[in-house]
Amino acid sequence: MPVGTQGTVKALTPRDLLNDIDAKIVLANTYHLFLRPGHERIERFGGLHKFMAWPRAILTDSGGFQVFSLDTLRKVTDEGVVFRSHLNGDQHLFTPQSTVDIQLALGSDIMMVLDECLGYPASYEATRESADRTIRWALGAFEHYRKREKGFHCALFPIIQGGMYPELRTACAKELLELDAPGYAIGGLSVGEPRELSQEMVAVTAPLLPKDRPRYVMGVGMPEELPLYVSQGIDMMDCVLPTRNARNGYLFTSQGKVMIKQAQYLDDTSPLDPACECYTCRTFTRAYLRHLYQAGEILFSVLATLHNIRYYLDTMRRMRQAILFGKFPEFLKSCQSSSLWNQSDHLPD
RNA sequence: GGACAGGUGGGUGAGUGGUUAAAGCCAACAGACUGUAAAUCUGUCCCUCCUUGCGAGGUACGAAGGUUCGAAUCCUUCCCUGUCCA
Repeated sequence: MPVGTQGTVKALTPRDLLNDIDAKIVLANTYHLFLRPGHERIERFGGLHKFMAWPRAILTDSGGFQVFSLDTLRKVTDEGVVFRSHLNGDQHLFTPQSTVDIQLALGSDIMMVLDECLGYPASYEATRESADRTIRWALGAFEHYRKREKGFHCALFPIIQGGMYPELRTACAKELLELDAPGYAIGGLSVGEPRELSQEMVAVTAPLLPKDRPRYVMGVGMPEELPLYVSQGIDMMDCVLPTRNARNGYLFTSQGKVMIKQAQYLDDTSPLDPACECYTCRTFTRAYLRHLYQAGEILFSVLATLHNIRYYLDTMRRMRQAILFGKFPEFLKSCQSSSLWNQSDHLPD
């Protein structure tokens, strides 16, 4: 899922997302849209889909990630989270119930329960306490949601927490399974821990979740990690890497990473990724992309984001095809044998 | 010909006697980024050497001399640039 926190996937129009990228769903953020422009205003406009002119699905994150990313601006209590707005300092209380209400107002298709996304490292005790709170919040959110869901066509996903402790993950999952939710998320990853740990936590948690419902790992990952997660039964992922890195000149290609500002691309007349069929790769040279980046041109962000998102979604589509044709094991094997997919740092030049 | 103003590292531009190999910005080069406070942030950016250290030498603020314990900073001469006046 491309991340569109503020009701826009940065640098892309919905038309790009639809036509060139064929994204089926994008992610938006409750905390950010609540603060600006305000969920009630969006509701008056007929919901977020209309407001941002996006006809397909929207998943809204609850603001749980902001508990982590804005940790200096918030206070967690049993009742919920008090945020001091990063925009103007106003205080706002987010509760499991209020975040459901906000997401209903936005017209979200998949809502996320408010959770506490803990940083890394965290002690066992702190993690247990935090996970318990997340469970209580999930129960509260679901109770509220079931009272209100009639008339809405939306799903609410709980989020498994438990930090880097397998037994806490397991316990949390077990509790949340009671909710019989339409889908489950694994949260609290990509918060500073080594990659192997995130992968291990997914490996521990994913098998506990119902196979007939979407399983969603929040906030991952690098392209080479996607097949790994899919192989563990993960159906959904979101990550800012393709969009943010695009704007910062880090492009993902079938030949490895391309840091477009490097001098080696000054006179490079080849396409960014010869194996990619996106508009950027079909149309422009690396030299031109580098020029746009160095010149600080807006078009760079557009073309780079277009490509990176397309690269991620193409990766997912290839896996989907492989699964449909019963060839996923072979696909996985080819990923593992390709040097590209061997963990990070040793990508070819 | 005259009067002012000025010449600083790749570019701009601070610095007007010592903690200045010389601020800041830009450019260049490298890196980071994982449910987005990010079109952001970090590092390097004169040369040589090593025991790689808030290390040791060398060279450097138009040029050449001079004053001083010490000069990018003060003095002299010359060269060059800009503006204005003839």
